Amino acid sequence: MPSWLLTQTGNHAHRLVTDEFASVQARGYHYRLLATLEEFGPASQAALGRRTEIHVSDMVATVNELAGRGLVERAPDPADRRRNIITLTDAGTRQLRVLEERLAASQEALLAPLSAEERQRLTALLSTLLDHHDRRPDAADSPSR
Amino acid sequence: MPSWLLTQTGNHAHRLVTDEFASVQARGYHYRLLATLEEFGPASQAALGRRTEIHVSDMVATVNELAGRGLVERAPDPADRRRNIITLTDAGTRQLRVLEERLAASQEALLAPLSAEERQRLTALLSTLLDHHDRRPDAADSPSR
DNA sequence: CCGAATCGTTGGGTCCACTAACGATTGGTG
DNA sequence: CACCAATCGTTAGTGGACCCAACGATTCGG
Repeated sequence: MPSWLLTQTGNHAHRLVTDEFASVQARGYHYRLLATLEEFGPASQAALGRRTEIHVSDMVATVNELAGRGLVERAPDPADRRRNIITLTDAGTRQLRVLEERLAASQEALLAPLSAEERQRLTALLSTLLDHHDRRPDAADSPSR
Repeated sequence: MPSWLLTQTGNHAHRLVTDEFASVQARGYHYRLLATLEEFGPASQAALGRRTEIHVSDMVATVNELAGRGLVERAPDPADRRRNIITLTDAGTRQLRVLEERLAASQEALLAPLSAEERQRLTALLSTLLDHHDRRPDAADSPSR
């Protein structure tokens, strides 16, 4: 029963990652947000929500937490006063490096029993699945715009 | 980043399964418990907790829910009055059949983009991972007993 | 100009995993 | 036998990740 296997291994993966992150008082959302900020640069919360797939209402809390620790800065956008522009600080960048280390560590722990080749195959298969399910939400012919 | 892929696909899998189960007012724990009862027969809650890896405190709620709907029976063990013996009822067996159907359906949805061969490979890889991580909790040389 | 859309925010709710504490019962050891 | 340790079931509460509905403020398009 593959979906059982998937949810279970997904669970293990999740636990490993979560534990590693917890050891530096972080959680998944923090990493996702910091990483996205570094990759794409400052952006509004809504834009970040779309890119990270973090729900906009959770984004509020996440930004609160990170801003409270000085890892990001939240500033109103002068060009559009509805928006807050979130910027990665230097401390945020340093924290991101730490989280990346942790992530790599849990990766290693997770995939320990697999050869390099097997890891690649697994990654490829999972990518296929993800691609498929990420595309699905869009219907083909919506007359929007 | 494989652990990202795993948690994400695990997520999709989880959502698909959860939604299917929800359509018959069930959730993962219900299926796990019912399936385990059918496979191993009646058992105490603690024993079921060990087999299903459902935390003993969640087991209480799960059994409450299932017993409330007549899908299992909870009876005190005459041989050990600390224990409750949980038994699968006929209605429980029927419900299990329904859940199995739902599970198969979400399975199909999940693995749609994969060929039969690929599915097998994925299953094999995930099994390897699960095996490894299920074994780990035990140390090798504990001098107990 | 006015209605529609977007943005941030608040406050909820679900599922799954887990922790801490407790009374009741049982078993083993001194 | 008495007593302590372990087990069983239960209650109550935590936390992460995901998601929904509604609101005021602002901006945009016709």
